Amino acid sequence: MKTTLDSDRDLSAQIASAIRDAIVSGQLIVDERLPSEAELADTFAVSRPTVREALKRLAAQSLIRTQRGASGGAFVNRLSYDETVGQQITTATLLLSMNEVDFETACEARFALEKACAPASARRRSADHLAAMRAEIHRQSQPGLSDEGFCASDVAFHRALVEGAGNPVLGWHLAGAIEGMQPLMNMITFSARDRARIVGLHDAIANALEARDAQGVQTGLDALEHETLRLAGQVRAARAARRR
Amino acid sequence: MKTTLDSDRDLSAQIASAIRDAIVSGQLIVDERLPSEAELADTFAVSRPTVREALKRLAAQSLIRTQRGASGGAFVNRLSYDETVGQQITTATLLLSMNEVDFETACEARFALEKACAPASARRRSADHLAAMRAEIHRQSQPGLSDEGFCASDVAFHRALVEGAGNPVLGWHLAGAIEGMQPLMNMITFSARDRARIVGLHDAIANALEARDAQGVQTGLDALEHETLRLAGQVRAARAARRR
DNA sequence: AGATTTCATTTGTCAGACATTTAAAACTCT
DNA sequence: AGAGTTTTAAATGTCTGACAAATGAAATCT
Repeated sequence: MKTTLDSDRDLSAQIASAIRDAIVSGQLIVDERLPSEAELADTFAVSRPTVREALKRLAAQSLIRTQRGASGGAFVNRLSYDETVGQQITTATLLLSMNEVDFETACEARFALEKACAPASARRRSADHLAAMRAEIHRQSQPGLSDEGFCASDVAFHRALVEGAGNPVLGWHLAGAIEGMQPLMNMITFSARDRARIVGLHDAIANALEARDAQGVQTGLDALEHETLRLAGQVRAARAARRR
Repeated sequence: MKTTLDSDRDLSAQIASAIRDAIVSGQLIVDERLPSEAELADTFAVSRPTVREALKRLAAQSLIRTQRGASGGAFVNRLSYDETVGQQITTATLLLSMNEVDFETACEARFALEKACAPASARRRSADHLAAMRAEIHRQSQPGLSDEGFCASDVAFHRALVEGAGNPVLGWHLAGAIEGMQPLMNMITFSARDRARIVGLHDAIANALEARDAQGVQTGLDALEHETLRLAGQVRAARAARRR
């Protein structure tokens, strides 16, 4: 873990890097206790506040957790999917919103990744996953549902599809792809006819999944991608017209 | 950005959350300057070190950057793909290594996602991407190459395939999936015959990509996945035999 | 006017102190 | 001796105050 400090870069950043490397390379294993802040300050020859800033950087990435009191300290954290998926979504969301990614690019990525789940989900989806999807379809058919509610249900539907693949790694990657798109999706206002069309496609996908028909699921997702792009195009056209 | 502080959770964590929410929700826009540390300490009624710890948490996620000097301060950072892909890889790597994900699960996810890139890559790959892949194939054929070198070249090959899709969002998601697998791949020792087989499959994939044959690329990736699983099975069998 | 110096602002770092939490050790009473 | 209580020590969380270093802007000088 020891490295020479450059003194030109931020000390806390360098110390965080050194400890992070030790964790990634396996020199520090899960649940192992790091030296106390005072000891770290000694070994790196810096003050305790500087060490603390470094530790907070690591805590922000969920790499460590801290515990107060005797026999407390900083411990290497076992990264969990649930813990990291939030950061994943935050990052994905900001990447899309800050970099002016055109809707087509984001949409292509999102559906391409989701289609990648189709074969595994068709093979392994349980009755529960199917029921969850049917429930969301039912919610989406309610006339009084708000646009945000419709989008949230849409996300839940697709999350259920992905969960059906029974692969936590796949689920983790997809969470960012699907939820990160939500702000972009929220810019769309869905007419009753649009909603009916989408619900119909969701139904077709659920049916294909029930029949364990991977190809059918992918076809449904293709149609859904096409429909989404069409709606986005309408929004853009309306906006251009208003500007004129 | 103002919120009531609970005083039971870490103050710096709460302050970081408040600022993070302000960024995600768009109240703070890219390149906007945050109040100085002293001002933040005032508004949140905490000391400057506490504010600094909060800011370091945000810096660890690349949400802000800081600059010293007059008219310096903390600025909302425009998240770039290059900046965040490193964190993405670190997280993905640790998730796999810390959670004892079985090789099959990780492998399935990785190849499923990569297959998702095949259609776009077949359509849009440039001559440069193809040349990069050919170059890596050539490197992989060198007899003197070390196992790590072989793995690194393998990663570069697949990265080129993904980049060929010309979709930065897709590329960002795939980077974690592919590079995160590297530690698991490094546990495999490749015999000369194994390498020849893999290089042959790489060649087939490159040929399919040259012919813009998406189905051929997917078939090649399927075969590569099968081959990878076979090699991993050998390693596991050898390990079980040694333990006996 | 242009170059130089000074200055104010802001982050980076340090030292020392106190508060709070927590588990283990010491102690007391039955 | 054993169970419950109190004390204590170690660790993080927070605060105060200070100085160093960087940096842009204002003031000054040629």
